[in-house]
Amino acid sequence: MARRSDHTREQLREMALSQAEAVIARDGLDALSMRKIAKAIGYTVGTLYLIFPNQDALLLAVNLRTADALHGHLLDRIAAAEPADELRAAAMGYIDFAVANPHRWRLIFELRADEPEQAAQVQRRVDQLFALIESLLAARRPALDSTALRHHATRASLSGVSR
Amino acid sequence: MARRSDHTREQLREMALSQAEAVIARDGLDALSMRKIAKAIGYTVGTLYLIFPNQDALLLAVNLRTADALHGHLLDRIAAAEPADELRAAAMGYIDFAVANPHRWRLIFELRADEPEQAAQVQRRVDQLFALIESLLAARRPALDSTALRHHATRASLSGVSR
DNA sequence: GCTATAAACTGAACATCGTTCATTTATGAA
DNA sequence: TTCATAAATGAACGATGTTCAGTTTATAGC
Repeated sequence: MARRSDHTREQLREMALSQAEAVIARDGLDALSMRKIAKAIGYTVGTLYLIFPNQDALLLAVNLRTADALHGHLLDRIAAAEPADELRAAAMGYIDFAVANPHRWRLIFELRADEPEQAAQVQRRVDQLFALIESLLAARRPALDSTALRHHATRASLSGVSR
Repeated sequence: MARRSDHTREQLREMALSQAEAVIARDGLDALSMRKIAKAIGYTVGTLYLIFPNQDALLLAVNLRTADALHGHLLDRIAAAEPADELRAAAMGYIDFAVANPHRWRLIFELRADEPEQAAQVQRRVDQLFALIESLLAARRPALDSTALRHHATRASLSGVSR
């Protein structure tokens, strides 16, 4: 075994994603390039391809982080709300996250995950978000206790998310 | 004045847009390039730039045609429906147009119109679609006769369109 | 300490892209 | 026929994603 760099693979990955996010957040997706990311983290293009198979995989990773950030944001908003206002707080949190992060938000809809494994990772985030809303709905509307029904109600009211 | 080609500017424009639509419909936006369009219509890249200032302008024109096609599609569906079912027919028409033309449909959300004049052209189509739904709503719910109220109801029920 | 090995990293090369513009070609007018 | 001008070309530019032969470096075994 031989190491050369000051950074592990995982650190490199983190640095690359972090820089990519920064560029996208500031100047949008069109301003991003593999070379720019590489330079920003002090490496060369080739190195990026030791970590990500291609640019789409990197962008997908950015999207997963965005989804996780949204989830965390919603949890914070819900925790800060009165019980009666949790659903509203979640809805508002959803909207103002999108407004506060327009470029990263757009990327979610611009990028399609073709690889099955990637699609599964995306699906996991979507399910997580749905589950969050479902739990709020269940608390407010015990009548919807039938799981299937609640499932449908949630998806109907948030159908925009999956578009 | 001197002419060289077999085609007028307007014909060239029509041919270019038509080929662009075909490529996008078949293989998606990523498969499209200015050179490919040019070759498909029997001209060179340079000629395209005599007609469109840049690729975005061409894609915007494609979007306008897609919007017009959707509008026509909705009119057909509404005309074929019983009066009591017009609203439902419009909703279904909206959905199955998107399903039947996935690539062209996606392009509508992927492309943003920055130039004021382009944005205005887009806005005209959006208004046209809203007006169509509003007319159906007005027929079914005369109680919403107050223009402002109907306006809001329409936009609320179709808010996904403008996203 | 020395050397062989394998991982880490580089960066030139390739094909393709959008865009520009000097040059060439065809045509209507004189 | 000649000339002016519109129409059309296509080479050139800079930038992109991606590849991979080659170089550098840390370590394991001696």
